[in-house]
Amino acid sequence: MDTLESELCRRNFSRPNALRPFAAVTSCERGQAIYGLGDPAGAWYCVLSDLAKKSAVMPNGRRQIVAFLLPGNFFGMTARHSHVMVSEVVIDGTRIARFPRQRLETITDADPEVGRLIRALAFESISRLQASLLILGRITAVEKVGSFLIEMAERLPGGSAKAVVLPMSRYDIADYLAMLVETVSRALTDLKHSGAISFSGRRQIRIVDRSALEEDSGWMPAPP
Amino acid sequence: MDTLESELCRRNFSRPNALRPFAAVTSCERGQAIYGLGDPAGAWYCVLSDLAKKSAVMPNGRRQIVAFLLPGNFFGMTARHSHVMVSEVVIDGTRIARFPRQRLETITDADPEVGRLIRALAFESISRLQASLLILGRITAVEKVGSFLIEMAERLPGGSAKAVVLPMSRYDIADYLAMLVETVSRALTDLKHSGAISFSGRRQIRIVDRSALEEDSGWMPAPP
DNA sequence: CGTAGTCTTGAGTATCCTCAACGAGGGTGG
DNA sequence: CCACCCTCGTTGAGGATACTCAAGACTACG
Repeated sequence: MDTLESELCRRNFSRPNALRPFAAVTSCERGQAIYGLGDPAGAWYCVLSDLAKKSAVMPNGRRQIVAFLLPGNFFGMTARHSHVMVSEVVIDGTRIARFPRQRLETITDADPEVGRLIRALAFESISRLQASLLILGRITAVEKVGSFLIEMAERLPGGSAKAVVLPMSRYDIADYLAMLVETVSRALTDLKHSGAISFSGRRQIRIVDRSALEEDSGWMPAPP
Repeated sequence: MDTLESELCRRNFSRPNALRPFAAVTSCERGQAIYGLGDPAGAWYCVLSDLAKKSAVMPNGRRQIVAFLLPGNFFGMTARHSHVMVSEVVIDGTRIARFPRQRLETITDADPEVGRLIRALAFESISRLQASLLILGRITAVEKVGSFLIEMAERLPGGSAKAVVLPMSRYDIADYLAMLVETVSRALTDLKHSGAISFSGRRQIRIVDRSALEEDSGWMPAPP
């Protein structure tokens, strides 16, 4: 599914007539906020490299990550006037493209092609959120972490490769899966011991036995 | 947030020039499938009355409900050619409007107003999915069920009223919240005993102490 | 009135969260 | 260059929570 989005991203940025001229590209440092709670929703964004995350902060103080944003992913689109979520950069040097909403709306009204593009981007966003829901809907810790690894293997550049380099910390994974860091860690070592994966470094994971991993994860409706 | 969508729905169906002429309205019986796994994604839909649900069936056999679809909610929009999810009607007599995708796309290209509408609908869909993610991200059973009740109180017609008539079974709630029926039931009685809610029937719930309920739910970023 | 589906409650077990400690890696500053 | 600090990551022991299995009440419907 990301392949489509990546393609769209490539298309936009390779064609002279598309969204390219409206993009303001910034290189951001780790932890930098792209937009914060209550900020006016005046622009859309696209991750060009590395990683960003969108999260909600509960009154508890607990932080729930709603989406990991990879290269080619668009975000910040909303019907509201102000943001309810927070988006921040996870990796130093992550490049973000910013599209002023007004101008984009204007263009869209004039060019049906761009309209189709925007709709496709929104639908992709929906797909990703639904996938996240299915992952969070898993019961056990191993199932959650396992399906998370599979999702990342699919989404990360070099799609479905056996080697996965996780760009985020265990803490971020925990905030995404709604569990504790300790539980994430334990689930990963469980998966290692069961022979489904192996480590080549703390964040570099090799999927040794994909079908075993899918088995452990109670895997989901097939992506065609 | 649903208010917007409802308004859009009302707008569409009250104005002669909008999507109305393309809608084929059907009255469905409980359990009837609107579309199934692998069906070609050839149309968009809108719930006009009562309730439908969109769910994924895991290889386990376990069923995960991704969204409850209330009057005014659009669904079936996807970038794919075929559906990965299943949508079915929950209540006898639920009325569903069906919009052929092709025609809608054609109209959209011609009329920017309709394009804006479609985008707004997609964004609403994104909002609802994000809200679902935040609910599933809760830790304890009482938190999940509590925030579910609040969401329903907001979304159900008669918005934010103290009396909530749940249109779905405990089983459906369990499939939505990714927990067991027994646990849902226990959480509800816990909330009753704590004085946050009271029952006027198995499915009719009165929110006695809203702030207590929000407290129990570890409530979320405020809807403006 | 009987049956099927829904809903609740109980007892026991597995799982995950809480609290705590420790090791590894990456900067910084002496 | 090494000591130090900080974040990250892992592991352990104990307790709270939700799942498993089981049974019983309530409702709706034929």
